[in-house]
Amino acid sequence: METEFGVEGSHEGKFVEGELSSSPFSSPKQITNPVVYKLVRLEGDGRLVPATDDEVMEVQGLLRDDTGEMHIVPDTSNGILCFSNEGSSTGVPQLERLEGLSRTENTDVDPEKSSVQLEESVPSLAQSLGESLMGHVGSLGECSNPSDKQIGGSSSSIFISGSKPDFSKLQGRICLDNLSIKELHETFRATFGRETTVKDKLWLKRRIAMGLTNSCDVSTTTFVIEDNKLVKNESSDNAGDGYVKDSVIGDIIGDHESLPTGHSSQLEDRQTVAEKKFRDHNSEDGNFISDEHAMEQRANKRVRKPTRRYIEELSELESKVSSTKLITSPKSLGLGQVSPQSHLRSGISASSDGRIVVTRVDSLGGFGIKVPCVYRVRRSRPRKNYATLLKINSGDMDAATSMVKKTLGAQTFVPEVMMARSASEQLQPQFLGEVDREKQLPAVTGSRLGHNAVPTHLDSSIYPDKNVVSVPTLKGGIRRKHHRAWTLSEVVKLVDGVSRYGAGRWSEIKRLAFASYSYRTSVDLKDKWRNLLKASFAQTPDKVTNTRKNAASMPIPAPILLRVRELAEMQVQDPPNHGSSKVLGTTGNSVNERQSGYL
DNA sequence: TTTAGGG
DNA sequence: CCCTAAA
Repeated sequence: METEFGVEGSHEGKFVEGELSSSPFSSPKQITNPVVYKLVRLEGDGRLVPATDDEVMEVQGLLRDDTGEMHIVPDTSNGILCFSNEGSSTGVPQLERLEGLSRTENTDVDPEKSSVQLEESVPSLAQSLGESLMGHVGSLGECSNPSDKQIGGSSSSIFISGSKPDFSKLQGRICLDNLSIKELHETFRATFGRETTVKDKLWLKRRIAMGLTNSCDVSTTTFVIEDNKLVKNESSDNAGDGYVKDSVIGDIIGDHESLPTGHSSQLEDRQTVAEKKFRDHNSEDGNFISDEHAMEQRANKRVRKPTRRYIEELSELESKVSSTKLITSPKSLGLGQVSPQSHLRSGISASSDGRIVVTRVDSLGGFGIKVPCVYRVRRSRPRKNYATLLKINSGDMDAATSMVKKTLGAQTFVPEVMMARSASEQLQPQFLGEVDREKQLPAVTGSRLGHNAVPTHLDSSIYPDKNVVSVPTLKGGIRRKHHRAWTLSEVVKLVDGVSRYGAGRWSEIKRLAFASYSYRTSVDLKDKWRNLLKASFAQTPDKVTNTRKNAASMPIPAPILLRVRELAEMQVQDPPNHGSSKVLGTTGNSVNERQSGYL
């Protein structure tokens, strides 16, 4: 049985979801006092039961805090976790770790491994539940109403609900109909562990009834609850047939949004899922009045997600900034809003589908926003019309910069779950870059680099991280030039790949020999090979004539070029016989002679 | 999607 | 390196 965790924060009886869930919609607030959580597990049948000691301990372990800013003290006697973050500079607890928590121990150890484990271990049911959970808790997923999702089955979930309910309010038979608003409020608090300011009696009663019965199916008109069951006087609820017990949990956790303009106090009015679900399915009765309506209005107002592109760009910028080399590019300095300081922290966690997601918290526009980021990965080919998107941008503004600026300006960011590929693949180039950089020189013999009239910084392409430049196009558009100088080892790999798989099998070579170089496409390989060919044939005929035109751009050792030429001749003579086999004749011998002779 | 070739 | 036919 798998377990998913959710968190609902309560601070002194009030919601503090802004801090606790790291919602992108919430402005960061300082937590100065310890926050107490109660862990509860959601049973498959919808009951909430206190977490066991082991579960508490487990959650504590999962919430381990790297920064030392949070102190998590378990009270194993009754499923309580106490958080305190004294000294935290951000006020945003590291609850991001809750994303994708499962019983996998090494959530943050080996990304690939745990990815697999998660993939395997999360059953579909728990997964769909987890999606809504993590979507809210982690502020990563869609905030859409998962009303079409179902829960049930056997998956159990652990929640941290910040309730210290006065259960005495809930003893015995409860007749909600007889209660005053105030009493209803108390009962509400006892039931949900939080306060409400909603004054609509019917609303309160329904919500409480739902809470106490763990069911959405409370569309009765009288509310008498006994033994966690609704005593129905009139079962007028065929309306209940329309909806299953939907993902109450997921929404309980975090179906909230504090819009940038929102007042934090309003957050208290946020409905729990059950509430919302209920309302959604009963809106026709028109019993929900202004208060609720207003809330719904707010809830419906959503901000747009940042595009993948945005996230990638941001990540690239950040990787520049945070790289140890600290190449102080004027471009990155021009970023303004995305200053290095805005980077608060980052971490790797698992998304609902078991993939590893790198997240970090950025204070964009003054809000604590967790932005999933992918370090220099491009999952597919570059967007073709990317240039047109940046048309507006001024001449010397870096494409990424302008993108970020525009995005920020429009306040259009909502995180989007990002899947990263194997982390090793992403990181490797950087490490390899370190190794290769020693001999790194522009290796493009026939390169026409200079003719673009892009000033010096283009020539500094020796530094791979600075190679993202935009080049004005003839038509006035902006073309992105992703120049990454070929290193010697890359060239060798390429030559090797060609000799092994044959020229033309670029995808094969890319896949097999260049698996770790995510930034070299098969087309790149082909182009490079073409250049190598040109170079080799230009050079070999007479060795001395080739008094290097420019030493900087001709780093390819002669032996390699020779080998290129041989390979080229080989390919020409015995290409993988397409149709009828041709007379091979003497070619084989000559090849062997050359091979032995030159190498 | 991949290859090949032009720009 | 980009773009685009063509396969």
